[in-house]
Amino acid sequence: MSTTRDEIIRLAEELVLAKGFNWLSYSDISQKLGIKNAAIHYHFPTKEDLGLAIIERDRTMIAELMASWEQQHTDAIDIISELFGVYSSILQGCQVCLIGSLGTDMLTLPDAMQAELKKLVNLILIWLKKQLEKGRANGTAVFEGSSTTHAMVLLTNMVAGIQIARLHNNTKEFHTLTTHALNSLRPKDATSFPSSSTSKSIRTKKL
Amino acid sequence: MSTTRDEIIRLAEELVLAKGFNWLSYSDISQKLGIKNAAIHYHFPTKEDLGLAIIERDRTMIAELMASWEQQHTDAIDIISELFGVYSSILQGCQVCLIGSLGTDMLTLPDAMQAELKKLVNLILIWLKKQLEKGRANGTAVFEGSSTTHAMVLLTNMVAGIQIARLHNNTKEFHTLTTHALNSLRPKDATSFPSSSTSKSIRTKKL
DNA sequence: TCTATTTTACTTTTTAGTAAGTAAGTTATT
DNA sequence: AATAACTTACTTACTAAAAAGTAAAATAGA
Repeated sequence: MSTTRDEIIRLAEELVLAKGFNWLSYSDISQKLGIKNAAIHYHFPTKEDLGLAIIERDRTMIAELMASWEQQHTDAIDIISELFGVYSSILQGCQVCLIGSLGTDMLTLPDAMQAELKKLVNLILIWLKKQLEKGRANGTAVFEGSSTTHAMVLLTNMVAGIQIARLHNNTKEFHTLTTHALNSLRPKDATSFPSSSTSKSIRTKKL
Repeated sequence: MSTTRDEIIRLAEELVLAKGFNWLSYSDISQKLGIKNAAIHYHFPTKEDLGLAIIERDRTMIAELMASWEQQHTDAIDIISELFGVYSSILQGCQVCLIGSLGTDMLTLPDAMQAELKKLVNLILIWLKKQLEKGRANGTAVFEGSSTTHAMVLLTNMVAGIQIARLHNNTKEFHTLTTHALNSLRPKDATSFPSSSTSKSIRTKKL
């Protein structure tokens, strides 16, 4: 139906990822979209409404991607690598992820937005945990400690990795970090459990 | 000398860590300090001046702490653990670290602030790298890959770990994460490879 | 026509920043 | 020692711009 509504959310998210929710203004959006300020208020009476829509959109999109990745891959590293790829392309656009962006401003956000953000974080954490456990079960991932903790490790690598790499204006830094994270998950011996897919050798680009 | 100036920086940093630089306002500070808005402008003509003072203060304090830790410890894990402790106490105050806070808003910051922030990040990264290398040399730390990459791993654990743990209002989550990070650095008892993944030596309860 | 969508024109609040003034203290000159 | 000149550390009282939000009128599509 209303393409304006979708355009508003899309652009608003873009701006939030680039500059943060508190910097985002209705004027920013309306100018770039060639509409009036009040048109945004028609679709999203308050900024909170807009914020909620952004998080929900993000969650929906990520959930869809995750589901499709699970169908395409059996190797845990391949699956997790897809998520890293999403983060990598966000970084290409000189943005950070929604979790990092809103996480910083958390205390200034309305309760409903905080709750939505938690849901997004948990979606990713639980999904990562699941992939790690599946990988451990089918021999495509090796790690020490609990899957919950390791999921946190991977998430923090992404969330802060993207922030620091953007600061350094160095996408390679992020790539090195995620490659390292994946490599430490990789089963070391060639004599490990036979899996459906032959895992690639350790591809250490450059350190 | 001027205690007002120091109080302004101190409180401003507190507010930045809690709510972000763009949310911070002169009124916030002046009200809480019982002074007038213009008094802050006297010490810091522009918000950029204030922002720079905050980062510089942070960098000075961290650098001093780091130097003292290096004198107190020889074990790499003990030294790095001290830095984790600083982050842990920031989390106790329901704050995030300056890197995460300003990192998110990076594109909205004046160039000089971006440059100062980079210096802060590099100070920590280089220090971590140094401790890792010393640890590897004196046998108190074991890790795969380059020290540069591993320093990034530790930093991202801290920066995003504090953000996510605050979101979950769960300091234990941060503690578990950092404990895991330290444990994976710990040299395994000389008896080479344990064949089962259920070997002891992973302590997840207390530092 | 009826309804969804958008604009015009506005309000209120808050923002960073400024100009002018002042009281108290410091320094320099005699 | 006395006083004039100057500095420090503020306050009072403002400005201009931008923020989110609103009410009502106009427009467009079914």
